[in-house]
Amino acid sequence: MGKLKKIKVHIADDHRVLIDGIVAVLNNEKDIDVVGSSLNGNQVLEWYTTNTSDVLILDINMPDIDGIAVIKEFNKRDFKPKIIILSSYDEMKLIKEVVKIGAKGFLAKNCTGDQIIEAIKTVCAGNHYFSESIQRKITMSFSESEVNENKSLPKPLTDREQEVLVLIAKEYNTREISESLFISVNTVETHRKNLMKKLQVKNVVGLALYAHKNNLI
Amino acid sequence: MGKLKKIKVHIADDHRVLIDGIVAVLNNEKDIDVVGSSLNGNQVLEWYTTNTSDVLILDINMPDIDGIAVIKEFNKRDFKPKIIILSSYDEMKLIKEVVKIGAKGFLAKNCTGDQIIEAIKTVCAGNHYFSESIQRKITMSFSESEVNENKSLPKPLTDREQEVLVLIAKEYNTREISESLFISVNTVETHRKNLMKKLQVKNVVGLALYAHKNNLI
DNA sequence: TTAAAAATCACGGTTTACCGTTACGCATAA
DNA sequence: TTATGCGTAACGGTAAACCGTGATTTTTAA
Repeated sequence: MGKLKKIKVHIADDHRVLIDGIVAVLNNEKDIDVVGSSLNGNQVLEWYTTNTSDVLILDINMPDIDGIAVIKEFNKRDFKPKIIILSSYDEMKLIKEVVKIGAKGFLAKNCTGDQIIEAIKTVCAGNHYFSESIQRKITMSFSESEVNENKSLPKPLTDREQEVLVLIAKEYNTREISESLFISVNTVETHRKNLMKKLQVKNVVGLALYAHKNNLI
Repeated sequence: MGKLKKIKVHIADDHRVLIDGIVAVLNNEKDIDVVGSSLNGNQVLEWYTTNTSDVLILDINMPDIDGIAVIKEFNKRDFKPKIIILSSYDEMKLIKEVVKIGAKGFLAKNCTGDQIIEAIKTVCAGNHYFSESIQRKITMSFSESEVNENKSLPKPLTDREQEVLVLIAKEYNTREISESLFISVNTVETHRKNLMKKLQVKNVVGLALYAHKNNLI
């Protein structure tokens, strides 16, 4: 023993029991050492100001700063660990973005303990790691985006549209929105109309759900 | 050793890594034995047709049959283990219902491994177990409901109301809902009205968000 | 069996959402 | 310079949501 340096891992997830669990799983691995953990995004960033690790296992949904924002913040810094995203089912649509901004691995939360270990060793060796189910999703989403460049292309929302969208999702009606933003009712209706067209939804319900799913509220 | 019978535990959660984690945590406990696990509600019910355990750690959100429904099903059967609910933040409003239908414990997913062990031993001894944060929620909701019997008490939704709610959250309008459920438009409007009153929201946006936050869609 | 809860429906009235279309000033990129 | 995108605004019409109230039947639980 003691021949190789152990892989240092930091775990960030707002569910402590999950952290404890992963720690317990990794404790059986001689090559891996859990050197820290965080319950939210701020803790992660703070921890890395005075510490380092080889690998960061990162949850996407966290109370304050979400996983995506954490990665983006790392990208501005000198030091960035190899990042493995730990996600639940419904966040899989984020795979692309997450890979694009620099995550090295992606694990669904329904993975096994062994897969975590494998993922850690893989990314630490400089490779990418994606669980099977994820890999399927990726190839699917790629083929989709090639076939369907125009339809499913999400025209980006303008700043103003986002503001209106958020207020709609806060159960504001048109008049209330117009008063909040100091614009006319007609303008708000135009924005709402354009939002529905861009996001391809039938009514405010669709808008609200979009806002919620995309963490705009 | 070997003086006492070990406590047999079954764990049900759709995130396998969480199961693996809890198993790893519990493996350090000599008095506790994890005898089975399930990734969804159906697996739980099936497992218990041919097996038993002292304690069942049960997630609320599962793909097919949710935790609530699992408990209700147990209530119709001969055998029921002591049930500890494992929930995330936003499901805490379900505490009351869950306790009423017979859960013995309630753990937030941000609890520690030690708390899980404590919870298992407590409910196994015939007592109830609630983590601190949960206990606060309970006392809060009780005091609220005493002061304010009509306003903040979350009256449970009826089956029909849930059906309507789901369709609203799928961007159906009233006519479409009435045709889907083979009832009159007036009835749908009544249900929607009652939903808004019960959930204390201003419009369909609030309903849709409630549905989404509670994984009804 | 009896009371309570749930599901059904009606109706008139008010407000809001939704739709299509047009248009103007402004900034910025081709 | 011209085209494009954005934010703003208007208008007339239709559809749908929202509100209050009351009432009947069916189902469920005490």
